[in-house]
Amino acid sequence: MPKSTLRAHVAERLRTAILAGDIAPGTALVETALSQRFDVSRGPLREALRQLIEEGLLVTVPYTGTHVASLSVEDVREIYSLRTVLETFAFEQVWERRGAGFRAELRHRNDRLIATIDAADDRASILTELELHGLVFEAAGHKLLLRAWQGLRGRLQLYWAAHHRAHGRHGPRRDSHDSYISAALGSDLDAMRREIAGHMRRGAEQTEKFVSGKPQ
Amino acid sequence: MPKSTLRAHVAERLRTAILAGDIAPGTALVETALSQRFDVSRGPLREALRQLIEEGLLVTVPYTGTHVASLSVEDVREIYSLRTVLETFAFEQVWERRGAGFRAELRHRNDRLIATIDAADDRASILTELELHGLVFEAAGHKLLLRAWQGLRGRLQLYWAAHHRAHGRHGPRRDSHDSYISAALGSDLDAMRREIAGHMRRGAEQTEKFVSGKPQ
DNA sequence: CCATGCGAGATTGTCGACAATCGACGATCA
DNA sequence: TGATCGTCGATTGTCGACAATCTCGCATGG
Repeated sequence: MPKSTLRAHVAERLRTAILAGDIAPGTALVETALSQRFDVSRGPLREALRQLIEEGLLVTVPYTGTHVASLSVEDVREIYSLRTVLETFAFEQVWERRGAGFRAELRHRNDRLIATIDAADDRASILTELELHGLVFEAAGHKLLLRAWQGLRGRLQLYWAAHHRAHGRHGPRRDSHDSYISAALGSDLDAMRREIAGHMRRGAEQTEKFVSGKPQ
Repeated sequence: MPKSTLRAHVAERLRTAILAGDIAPGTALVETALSQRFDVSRGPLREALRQLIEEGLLVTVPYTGTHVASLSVEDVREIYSLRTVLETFAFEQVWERRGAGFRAELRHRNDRLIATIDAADDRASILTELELHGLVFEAAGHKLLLRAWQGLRGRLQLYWAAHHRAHGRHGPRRDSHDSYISAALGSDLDAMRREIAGHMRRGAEQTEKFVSGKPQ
């Protein structure tokens, strides 16, 4: 049951394979092999590769080859620092427009995150945590900002997935987003800014430690 | 004299054609026609199209067609608001690391901007102004941030080029960046933040006015 | 007269084959 | 012995042809 277009279908399957760890970071990808694996021609496959390159999951050098992106502490610092800036901006944009729908959806997504944590489904908890943080970007009504978030999201997912595979990720904890939620539901925008900064700093520290612990 | 790869060469030529106004915003693009125009096959052409889509210059809908992006006031607001956030962050990142090289390069790029303005070369003044604002992103040593800037840069250039074609753009003025430069060379980071906010607000107002004046 | 279904043409999506380029191995020479 | 150059295999880049899909105009019926 293919999707609307082959390149989208292939991109999704390849993305899933990378994030699941079926293809480790740093691995070289050969177009002919992939086209056989996914049973498509090299045309759509190449377009799918370009998309994943844009998402930051792959890196390529012309006439030479394509690799799955490698993990580095610089990347972690960049991802989290940019996340801090963008998510803060997103909350500033949405702050005065937070309605009952936004608050309900925020609680709902946090409940889903907690549910996946309780179920010890680390794989799903990555998705639900990304969904939770994604809400404010969707609610901001800012297409460019949402696009920027999606560009970060893939990279973030790559690191979290690797972290999870390495040693069960031992997190996030059940109450990890309680202060985030209450700040987002509250009326003190500056407290929200501080909450985001702290939340990101803790996340960056954890992820950094993991990456530097495994020297490639 | 082709570049390293055909798709890059085609992408550059097509980008230039769009920004020069040879192809107006909203125009439908036909792959076969373009492939003949640039004397390449549809394969590399399609990859070039994907790249310009990523840059925001084109929009596409599967099985239907590709258009040059249309101008809208929402886009202008989004571009400038995100610019404000990103450029502020860039200055925060680079602030303590500003050295003699940075200051000299800043002055140099402003001189080049003034030179193109004095020469009444509106086309080149767009490039030099983008170069000037791009410096802080290059100096920040933050690959993701630089990437985000490049994503904005193309869209910005699209609007400025259209503005320029519509009525000579009548700007920027010779002294338009004097306060920007002096703030960037000074020691008051908060003043720099205010300068950026004001600079962007003025730019957004001007561009918005132009876009809303021309309903598509 | 308007809505609806259908058919022709055009356009995008996909495929398999050929050409250009790169990296590595081994031969040759100082 | 070490370095340098040429050759070979593998891989990416490119091309032209075929299939799937959409749009638009027209006929048809209510």
